[in-house]
Amino acid sequence: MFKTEIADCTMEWLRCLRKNGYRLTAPRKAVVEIMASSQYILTPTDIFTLARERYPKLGLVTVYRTIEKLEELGLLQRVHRPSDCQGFIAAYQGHQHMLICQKCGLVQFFDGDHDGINDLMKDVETQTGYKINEHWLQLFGVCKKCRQKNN
Amino acid sequence: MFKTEIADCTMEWLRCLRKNGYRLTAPRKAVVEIMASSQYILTPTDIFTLARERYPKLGLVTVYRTIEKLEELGLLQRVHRPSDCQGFIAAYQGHQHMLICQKCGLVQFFDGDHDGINDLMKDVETQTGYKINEHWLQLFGVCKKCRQKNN
DNA sequence: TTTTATGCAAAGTATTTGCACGGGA
DNA sequence: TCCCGTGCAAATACTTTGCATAAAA
Repeated sequence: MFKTEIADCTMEWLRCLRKNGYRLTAPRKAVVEIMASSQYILTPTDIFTLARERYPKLGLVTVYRTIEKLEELGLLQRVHRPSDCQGFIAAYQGHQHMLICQKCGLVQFFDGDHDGINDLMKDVETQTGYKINEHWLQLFGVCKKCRQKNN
Repeated sequence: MFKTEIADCTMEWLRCLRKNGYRLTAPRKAVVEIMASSQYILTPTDIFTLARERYPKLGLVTVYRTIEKLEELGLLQRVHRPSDCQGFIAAYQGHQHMLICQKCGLVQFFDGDHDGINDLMKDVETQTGYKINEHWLQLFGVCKKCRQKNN
């Protein structure tokens, strides 16, 4: 049920970009290197700052444009949180949901094809007459490490 | 499990504002009248346009400021959707979740204290070591009316 | 060599803030 | 009357677009 391995998919992402007709440029590589290995939700500005350490000439606009492409290819997904919705994180295969640490921002994925959810959706369909096409489930909490650290 | 009644909470909201030390002004009333009875997700601009029909001198800034207060008082909640997160809708008592029609935007509420969800959260807590504090569950689909109308 | 990608600057959106005036209580 | 609330204008953020240059293939 859980994806705990921290795979660095940089090579895979670069291959995917090339396969889809995109050129492999230094700025793109810098952004991909950051995002393909991060377990944290990053905003375009965060990405810009981090990727600049690898490629100082990088412009913020290129970050936006690269995010757009990676999202199109299903490699990156936008994350919605109560306070902001500009965060991005690597998208995992299949139907995945997130558990987000409210202290450190660490993200853990779990899949949503749990019987409970399916039962709930069936109930809701029957009772409302809606045809349900999509569901969003996101959990917020405090991770193991943060719980041990303080209070 | 479902809240199907379409209660117009205008009076209740106005009472709540006054109880919390806010003045009952014409612009605020116009915004409250729109939001307290809407079953649809509205953006600040939508609210502005609609409330202007009732109070033409209304400024967009006042809409933002009123939304802020209503949100603070727990009367209004922000709704996140794949494409945008600037929508608002009346917040219902207790732990509520939304089922949103992808065609017409009609929103139906249901409560999330379903056994399935609780079981899932317990599983996730055990397996990850996280302490879960909050969950977001939102369903997207097509409502009865829209399904009957076209295709 | 050809064509895509980049970075800068400028233009759009969305939202917030400063401030003098107006209207609720 | 007193003070909060309002609308305007300006400021701030965030994101997208136009365009000449740079670099991938």
